[in-house]
Amino acid sequence: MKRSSISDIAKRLGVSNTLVSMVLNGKAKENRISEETIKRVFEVAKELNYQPNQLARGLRTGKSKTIGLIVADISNPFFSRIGRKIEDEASKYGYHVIFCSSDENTQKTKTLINVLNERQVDGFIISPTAGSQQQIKELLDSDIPVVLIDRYFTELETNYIAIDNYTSSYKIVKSLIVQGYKRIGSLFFNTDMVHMKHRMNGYKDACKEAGIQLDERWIRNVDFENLEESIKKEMKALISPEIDCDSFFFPTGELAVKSLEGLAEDDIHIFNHTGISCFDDPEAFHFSPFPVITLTQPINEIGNKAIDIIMEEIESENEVDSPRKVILDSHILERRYESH
Amino acid sequence: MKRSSISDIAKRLGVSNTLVSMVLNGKAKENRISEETIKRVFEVAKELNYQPNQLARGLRTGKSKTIGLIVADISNPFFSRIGRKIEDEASKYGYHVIFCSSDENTQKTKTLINVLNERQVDGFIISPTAGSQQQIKELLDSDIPVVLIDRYFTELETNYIAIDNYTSSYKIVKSLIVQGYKRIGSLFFNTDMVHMKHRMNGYKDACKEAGIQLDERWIRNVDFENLEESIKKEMKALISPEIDCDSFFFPTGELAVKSLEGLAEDDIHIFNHTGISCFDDPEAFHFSPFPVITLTQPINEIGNKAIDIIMEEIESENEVDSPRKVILDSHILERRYESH
DNA sequence: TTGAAAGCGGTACCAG
DNA sequence: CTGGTACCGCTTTCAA
Repeated sequence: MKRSSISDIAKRLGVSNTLVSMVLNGKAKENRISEETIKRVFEVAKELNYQPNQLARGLRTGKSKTIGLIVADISNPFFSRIGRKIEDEASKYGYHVIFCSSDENTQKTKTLINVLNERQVDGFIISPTAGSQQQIKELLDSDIPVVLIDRYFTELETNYIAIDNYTSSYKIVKSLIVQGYKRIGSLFFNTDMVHMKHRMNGYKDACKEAGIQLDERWIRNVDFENLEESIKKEMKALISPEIDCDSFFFPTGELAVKSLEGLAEDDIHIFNHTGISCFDDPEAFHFSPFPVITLTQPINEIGNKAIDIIMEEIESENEVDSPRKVILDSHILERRYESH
Repeated sequence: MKRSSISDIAKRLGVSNTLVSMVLNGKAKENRISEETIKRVFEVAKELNYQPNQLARGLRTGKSKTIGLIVADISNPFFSRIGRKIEDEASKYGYHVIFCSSDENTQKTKTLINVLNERQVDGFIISPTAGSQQQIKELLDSDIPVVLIDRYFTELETNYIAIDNYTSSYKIVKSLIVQGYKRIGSLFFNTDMVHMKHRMNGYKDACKEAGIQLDERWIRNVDFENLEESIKKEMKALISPEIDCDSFFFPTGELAVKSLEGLAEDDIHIFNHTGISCFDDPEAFHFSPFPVITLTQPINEIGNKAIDIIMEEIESENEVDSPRKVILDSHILERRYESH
């Protein structure tokens, strides 16, 4: 069955394309088209199984009804869950989402922004990577709606949605300390993004304020490239007799999971009395035999807000007022699965 | 900075749109355009920051360079990992992916197929839902490339990629039995999809062949709606004194995780000697204190093959030969995290 | 070597 | 109540 177009319907009925277009777009009433004609248009449209061509419509109207989502990695549960929420919310507005993974790579982010632009997306939701503020700035300058999620740039006046990373991280580490841990090792991504810095500062301050003398060797950096290897190396340092940490703070769930898995691969297993804590609430710890302090983020709210803001901007003709900066709450969770 | 078009470039140079288009599409050589002109076109294109409008191009060429991916739920790790692979592979061909979640809902699937069609996607990769074979059939009839993943319809001649569900399930249950379990409870989604049936048959046959007298009460069905509640109810039946299962087989990782989490919510925790087994290899069991038998599926291969096949069909002009039916290997994994 | 013109499928504007 | 016409930005003959 070949695709039919508006003019197929028009020809069949001996009317103009204009009329058919108006009827199909619900503008029949305001143009006072006869009931009879309206009915016949719909009949023929159904009969020919008419489906509007969104490319054509988009070309004409300048709206693709598509939003571009760029995250570090869509297979990371944190992002895929946000992605799902965004998908659902966007669809309420008749929008669809193109998902892209940047792998925290600046060059890739640049390319992705470009190709999404070529596809005329009506807005961007981005979890930005270090070094990409120039790209983001160009987007802003071109007046296309942008919302950043999870991270943002302090130097850039943009919409963003995030949690209070400093406080969250402070709370997590504080909880560890309350439980009696005194030598808290940590792994950070080697990046300039402020969310990482904030998470690090929260960790440091929680230690300091508890009177814990921070040992610089407790703080290790890992690279995005060769992540697994890098993690293994640093974790082994942290548990070595010289450093001998009794607990860990991980600024992302991914780091936490990969760290413990990395050790397990080399048959190094965590002791039940080792303190583990991290951002996010990775599924991997839902049946953990050892206690883990996690931080649940308001995934649904992030997705919700992101679409709210982006839609507001897309649908408002006039220039955007001041950017919306949203900081959401996060919650500490103490996990431990007790099997018998 | 306003978007510039081909004609902006053409005007600036005092040449025709045709020429600019040809140069920009690398067809300069075959049309013997002068080096000088080529150079200037590129210069001006860069200067004006030209970005081709893919909607316009798509409208003209009939190719949107987009593929539609429909899965049950993109936030399910099994699907998000496949999605990521598909994204990566597609991008090698200059294609992008619109992700959609069907929630295993027939009506929603129908709608999604429609809107993706309106967006002129060049191909579909679908993990189909029960009751949607009519839709799939219509897609096939309209000669648009389709690849099914994870599941398929026996009555439909389509491309598909899946694993051998019967054998996989048989192997899993067999492993449980070898470990001495004798009363194996199970939870199945209440669906007509063959993959579920195959998984059920593998389970049944493994029991039978081991001389285990199957108790019909061991086999419970859960609904997609009210999944969590439904699971809780059935799990409680399975562990009740009357039925008293000593182990479980779950045909998906999601079911396994939700089952144990559901019980834990009501403070019912699994015994270390309870046998747990499931399809997929959910992260939730990576630090499980109790032993779990899981089944790793070849995620990357599934994504790879899906794109291979879809691209082959998209790029070949002529009618498709016979559908490609791919069955991939899966692997049993015995997990248990030993903490001290 | 290059250009003119048509057309992909819609929508918008202006007439009648 | 309805139609004509231009045009969104690009590709594709065909002609020069």
